[in-house]
Amino acid sequence: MTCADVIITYGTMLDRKSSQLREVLEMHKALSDANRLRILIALTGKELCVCQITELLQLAPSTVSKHLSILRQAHLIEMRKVGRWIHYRLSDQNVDTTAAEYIRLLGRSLDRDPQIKDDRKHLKEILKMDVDALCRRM
Amino acid sequence: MTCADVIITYGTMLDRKSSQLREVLEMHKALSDANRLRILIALTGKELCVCQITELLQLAPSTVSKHLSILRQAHLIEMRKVGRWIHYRLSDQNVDTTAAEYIRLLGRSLDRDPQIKDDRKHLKEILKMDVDALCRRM
DNA sequence: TCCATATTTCGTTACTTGGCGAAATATAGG
DNA sequence: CCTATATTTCGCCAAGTAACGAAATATGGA
Repeated sequence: MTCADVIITYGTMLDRKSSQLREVLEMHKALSDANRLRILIALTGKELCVCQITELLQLAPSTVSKHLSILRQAHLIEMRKVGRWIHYRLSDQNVDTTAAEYIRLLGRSLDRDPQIKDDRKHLKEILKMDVDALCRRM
Repeated sequence: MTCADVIITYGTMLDRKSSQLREVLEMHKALSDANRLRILIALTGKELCVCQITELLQLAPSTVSKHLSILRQAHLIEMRKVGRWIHYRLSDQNVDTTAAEYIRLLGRSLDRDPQIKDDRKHLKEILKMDVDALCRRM
């Protein structure tokens, strides 16, 4: 029961996208893929550009792009242009912390999952690398 | 923001089935189908037997059975034999209220969804009917 | 014991989804 | 205004999923 004390306001998360079964399902579906969860957990507390995420997941850029668009459609992440790159981050990281908080909780509770552990390590390396060089390799 | 004040402990829900990405995904997938959400919402605060659920959803018994087994596998519902019927209910309705609480919240936030509204009305009628007669028609 | 019946399992079919590579799009910077 | 390049869109294939009906599997009660 390591997280039993963690209490989050899931209400707002539901409110924003609720009153329509379709939208709730869209959110749940977005959370139902391993690679999309990996993306969300990687985005906890930081922004990443598409090529950094692509390097982390080791998938084709087109596949990563599709996943990002599904997460965007579900209002779980937001995008922002920075120079020649597009940065993604958890939705409303500052203002409305619900979705971001849920993901953070998820990440913590998956701390011992081998895949997630690997990702954390890999991500540290990626953040040390030059973004320019990283993108050029795609 | 009708539900903004509703705060739920999602942490325990994660704890019980966490530390494995696979199990978290299983839970999210179980929550990603409209008919399964309809079942969960119908079960809020009460037990129902399979034939009552089948009547509510208007699907083949075999299909309903499959949905129930997916929800069971995700630890979202529990079953219990009552006479010649099998009753289903939200997991840990009394003890650990997390999953049940999330579903309750979900139901409230979907209150105005036409499908969910219809279901509530239909369920009221079903509960008035004789279970024996209802099952015999399947 | 055996029958009636409530529920599940199995096999099939139609549809959805995740993956890739190729082509298209957009745009920062020379 | 080009060109290089970051990202997305498109078309395809393989794998997964929801639906059904038919058959199998309990099991309560006569």
